[in-house]
Amino acid sequence: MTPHTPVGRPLRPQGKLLQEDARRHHRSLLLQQLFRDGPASRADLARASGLTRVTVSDLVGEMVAEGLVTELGAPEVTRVGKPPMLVGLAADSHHIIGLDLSETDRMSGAVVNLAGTVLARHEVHVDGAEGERAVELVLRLAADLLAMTDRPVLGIGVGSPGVVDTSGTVIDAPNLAWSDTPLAARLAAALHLPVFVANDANTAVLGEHTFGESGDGGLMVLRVGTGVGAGFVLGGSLLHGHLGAAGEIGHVVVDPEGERCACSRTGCLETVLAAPRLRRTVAAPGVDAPAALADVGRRLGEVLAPIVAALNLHEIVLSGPAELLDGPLLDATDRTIRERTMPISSTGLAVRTSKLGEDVVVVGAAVLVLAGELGVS
Amino acid sequence: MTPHTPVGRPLRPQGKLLQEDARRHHRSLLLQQLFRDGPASRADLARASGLTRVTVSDLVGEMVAEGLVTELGAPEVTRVGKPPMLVGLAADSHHIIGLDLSETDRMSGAVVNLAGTVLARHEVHVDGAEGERAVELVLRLAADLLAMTDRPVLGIGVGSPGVVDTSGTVIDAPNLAWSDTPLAARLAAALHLPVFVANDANTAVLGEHTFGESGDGGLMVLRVGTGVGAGFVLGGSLLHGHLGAAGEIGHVVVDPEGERCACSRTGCLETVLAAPRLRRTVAAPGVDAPAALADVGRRLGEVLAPIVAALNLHEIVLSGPAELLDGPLLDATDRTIRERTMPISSTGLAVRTSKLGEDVVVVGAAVLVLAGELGVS
DNA sequence: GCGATAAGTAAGTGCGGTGAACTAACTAAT
DNA sequence: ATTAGTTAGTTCACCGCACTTACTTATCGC
Repeated sequence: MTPHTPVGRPLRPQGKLLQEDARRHHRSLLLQQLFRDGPASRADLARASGLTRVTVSDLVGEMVAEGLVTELGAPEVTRVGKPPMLVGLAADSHHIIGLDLSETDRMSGAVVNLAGTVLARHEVHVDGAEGERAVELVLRLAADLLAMTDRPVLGIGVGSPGVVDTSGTVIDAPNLAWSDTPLAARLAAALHLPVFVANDANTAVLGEHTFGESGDGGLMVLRVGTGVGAGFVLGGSLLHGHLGAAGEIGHVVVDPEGERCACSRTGCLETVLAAPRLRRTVAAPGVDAPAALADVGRRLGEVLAPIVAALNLHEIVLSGPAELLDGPLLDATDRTIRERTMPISSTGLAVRTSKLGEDVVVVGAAVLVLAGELGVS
Repeated sequence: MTPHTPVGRPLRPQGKLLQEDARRHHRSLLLQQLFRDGPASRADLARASGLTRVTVSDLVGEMVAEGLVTELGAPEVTRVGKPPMLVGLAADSHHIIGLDLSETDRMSGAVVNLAGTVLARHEVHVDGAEGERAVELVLRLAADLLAMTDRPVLGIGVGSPGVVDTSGTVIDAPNLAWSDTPLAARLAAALHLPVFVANDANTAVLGEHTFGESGDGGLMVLRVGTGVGAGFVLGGSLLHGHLGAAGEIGHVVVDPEGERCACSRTGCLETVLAAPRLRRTVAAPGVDAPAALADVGRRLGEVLAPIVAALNLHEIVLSGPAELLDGPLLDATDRTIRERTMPISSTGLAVRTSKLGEDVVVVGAAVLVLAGELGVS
């Protein structure tokens, strides 16, 4: 067997590893299998994981006791030997609270089950709340959602605008006037649950990675809304970046002779691609809307081409108003990327719009919890 | 303690974890400590790693027996209590063979010790060798270098041009006429040693990551030679990309009205930035060389800006002919990146040239072995 | 019915860590 | 010189986890 370069695995060891960690890891391994490929017998799980049937039985027993996994009876098809007992993830044994704070006028959230299905929604109006008042609004939204489920709650995931560090502190979010606001800590202290906070584009890419039809290569999700932001899953891990600001491409300059942007720069990507701006563009009298959208798509392609080549991405998913993104814009983006990169970079690439709609962020926030608590995604 | 989003850690569990793995992991943890911060006592190692003194003593004893680590006596400074016995990595207990196949006319290699010091060099001329003959040339180079050390050899690391997959198979390297050439397997079979092969820009970024003065944030190394390529260390891991082609940015179009490129496209980055091309540019009669270099730098900045914003990089290192890269070109690149990205992306960023010179690739190839065999970098 | 085959369980083993208690070697104060 | 206190490193008993071995259970094909 030839040694091979580590993939996804960090180059350096991270910390000490207890037996307890190994057990949790193996639990995750089994859960992941059930999560992705559905019910299986203990023997199936043993074969898939490489663990022995004994160990698998032990772990499964533990998870059945917790209610996370349930026995489902034998499969219809009948073969030689003792018929297996299928076990499967009990999707509604626990619920997750997912919050989406990315919209300007409201904060929305949902109760989500372990299969990523949205079971209930709730929202609060922001009404200009800022700073501490905005934090309290989030607390109330989360508490309201908690009251809407009678199942044990695995945790709370939050997709927040702005730059968020790995401890769940919002470093900077102008719209809500947050800076160095320890949102995860505040929620955890108030609600006594595990809390995970990430940038909304980052939760979106997690949602797409887990519940979209994406493969295992590099994935980029570009969110087009009031602003423009992106999230990346590379080598099986969410990319944070040096200061947690990975994906902040809304203010990359695409046209030095373009419009003045609120950020004081000129011709930022947002000045052509933000949703309100796109709507104005296509509604302008005497404008060939498809051509205008294609023009925006071309500019987007120019920004994405270097990224595609650098990262050798597998998929780019556009998330936002489909009526604007899907069509000439997407086509022009795709075409421009291919025109501007080598076949080796672009042949393995698919560019498409998201099928998850507006739920990507809340569902992705739930994935944050799933990954953090169960090691599943 | 608040849960936090995993960094560098993959979202999903990868495979089963044996106790043996835990022990190797802990060994790496100690080696890493000694590697980075130099000699320490067993008690120091215990404090730094979180392992108990008992475990550390056990592991250190094992490594001392193997010769990897040696006792160095007590430190000069005298404090209360029993004086500690310092232990340190025995840099010359094992050697590593590093190969650099990226130059067009020759293949070069070196014997490197565990501290990354080049102890001996050797090279062979390619003389147009291709395909199988080129493979044999690599075998001979490696064998020659093996004969130059009397220490046990930890492994062989290779920086190859072209696209290399994680198993060390060269998917495509036009210059050497390799396609799907299992280089790592061939070397391993012939020399009975662990072999690691990666793209030369990828080994370069590893070299810079480990032996350059770079921090722990995202690092990009841009190699400017006959061609242009890049490598990335993100979140503590080497980035491979979907098909192993991450970093292949030499043929990103920077100027649709530019020169025709060998790749049949027009205005690729290589048509302005490749070293031979740069030399011609500055030597052209009647040309303002600094201005011309600045112009190239600006174009490079335009390609890098989206990448910087997307990845929130910490450092960009240019590796290649310093007389061309350092100065107007670098300055213009830096300036353009800052003009075209938000402060949040660019303030944490440093753009500089490499101090490791032409050895980056061989030393980086050695890092490939260090990381693979000892879990150290 | 009976052997073959597969699923799942019970008991015992070994490995790799831990904590507690120990020895060794030194400094500092009396 | 004696005593107390501190730090390094080791010995030993124990524990958690996954493994192997050996079994029971349950079905199929004959």
